[in-house]
Amino acid sequence: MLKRKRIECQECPNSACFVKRCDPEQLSLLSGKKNQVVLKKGQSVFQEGDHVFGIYFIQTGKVKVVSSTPQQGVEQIVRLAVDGHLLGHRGYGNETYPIGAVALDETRVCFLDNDTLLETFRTNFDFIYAIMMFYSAELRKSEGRTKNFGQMTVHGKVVFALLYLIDTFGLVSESHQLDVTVSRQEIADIAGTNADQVSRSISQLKDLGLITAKGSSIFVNDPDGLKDTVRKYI
Amino acid sequence: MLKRKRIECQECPNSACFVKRCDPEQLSLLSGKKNQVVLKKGQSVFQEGDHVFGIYFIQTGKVKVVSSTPQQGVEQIVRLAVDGHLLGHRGYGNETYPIGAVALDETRVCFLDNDTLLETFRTNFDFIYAIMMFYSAELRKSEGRTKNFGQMTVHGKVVFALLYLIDTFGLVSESHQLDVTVSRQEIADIAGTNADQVSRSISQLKDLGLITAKGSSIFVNDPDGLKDTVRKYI
DNA sequence: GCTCATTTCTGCGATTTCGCAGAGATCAGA
DNA sequence: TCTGATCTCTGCGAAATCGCAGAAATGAGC
Repeated sequence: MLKRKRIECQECPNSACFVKRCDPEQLSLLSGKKNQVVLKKGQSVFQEGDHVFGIYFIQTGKVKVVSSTPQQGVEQIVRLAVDGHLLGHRGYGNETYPIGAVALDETRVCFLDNDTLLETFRTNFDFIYAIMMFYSAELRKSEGRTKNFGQMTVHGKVVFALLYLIDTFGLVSESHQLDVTVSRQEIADIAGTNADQVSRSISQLKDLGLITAKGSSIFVNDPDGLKDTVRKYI
Repeated sequence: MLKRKRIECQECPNSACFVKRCDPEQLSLLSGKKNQVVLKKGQSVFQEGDHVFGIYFIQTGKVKVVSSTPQQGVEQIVRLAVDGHLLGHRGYGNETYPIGAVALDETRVCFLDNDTLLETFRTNFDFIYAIMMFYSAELRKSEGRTKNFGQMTVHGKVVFALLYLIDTFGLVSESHQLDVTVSRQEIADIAGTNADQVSRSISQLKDLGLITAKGSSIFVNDPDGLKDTVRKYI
């Protein structure tokens, strides 16, 4: 049951949203100008090649940023995003998205167009400062992933992909279940390998008692054990 | 012969530097507050673990951003940077660099401390806006590399690493020589493989007539041919 | 509970990549 | 020009990874 009723910025429960850095009068102004969309699992926020008109702010939800390739069916997940994150880097001029964004779970995004954004940047220092810091931090994280995926065996990459999922989406506190449903193929799309190798690695981790898996649900018994494992492969 | 004489912002020939977005009086103020260092090939701008006190702006030169790993001798190049680029993402609070930056050629960098930066951000919209855009563009590029290095064979990665070098540092117009000296090991550190595999790939490209190599110098006869090659492996 | 479609798991042969080692090439300094 | 150090190239056996295919498990709909 989707709560499709529009949520205005003034009542939005997501305190991490960058728009909250604006002063109250600006906030209600922006709320009036924004578009809001609720997406079901599997739906696209935008697709590779779409024209860029502004930025999406994730109010609640889980999103994968993907890059498809000329080979049909081959996809690479380049980033995972969650409440408070931005989608669609601002571009110069008349540009199209080099990547796509797909909901991994029910997701609500708010959209601000380029003109509104630029005006808000000009008048709200805390807003542009927070967004600059976000990009800076994401760049650092992306470079960290480059490092980890660069010099690692396939098994190491799979474990690192699991840690990235855990770090982004977290675990359900009681059951320790990974709080997102991803297929083996999607884990492979993060790690840069194929679903078979992911299965093999997961079986190995199960044998070690680090995780438990029932179908596509993953339960993490020992996150620190996973980190120790990945260190051996870095 | 190094020209070690300090170059003030007012006389700096690098028009791409973000500091140039500030108004003239601010420019001379910043010039007085900046530190300037000239580095020889192989010297570090900063190292992994150093404390972050501000940002480095590359006035002229060539830099590799590297991430070392617990395994001794294993290094991953996560970014290449050139005149006008930033080094050392701003961090929150008392932080250390998760990466290091090493000159690939004689390089002159200017340093601005965090307090000066924050003050300049507050008062010069064009400055903070340009830097936000830089981070956004770099994030997009980093994600593009994640895509390309994720789902590719080793040979594809090596060709892509060469294209990244060509794209960043360019070719000397007459000779078509790659305008930077990098070892096979450094190409391997970009591609996430080892120097042997790079040698094998380069030999293959030589046989195809796409490049010529004399020692560590690389001459690119057919950049489009390289792009066609990499497309087969994406 | 039963059936069917989808996903996951795993064994095996083919292929790719690695790691070593020796030969060859290159470069700087005497 | 010679010498020694360093870097590059390449052949080969070992190891890792891939790709396929069939079995097993899972989940949705009836």
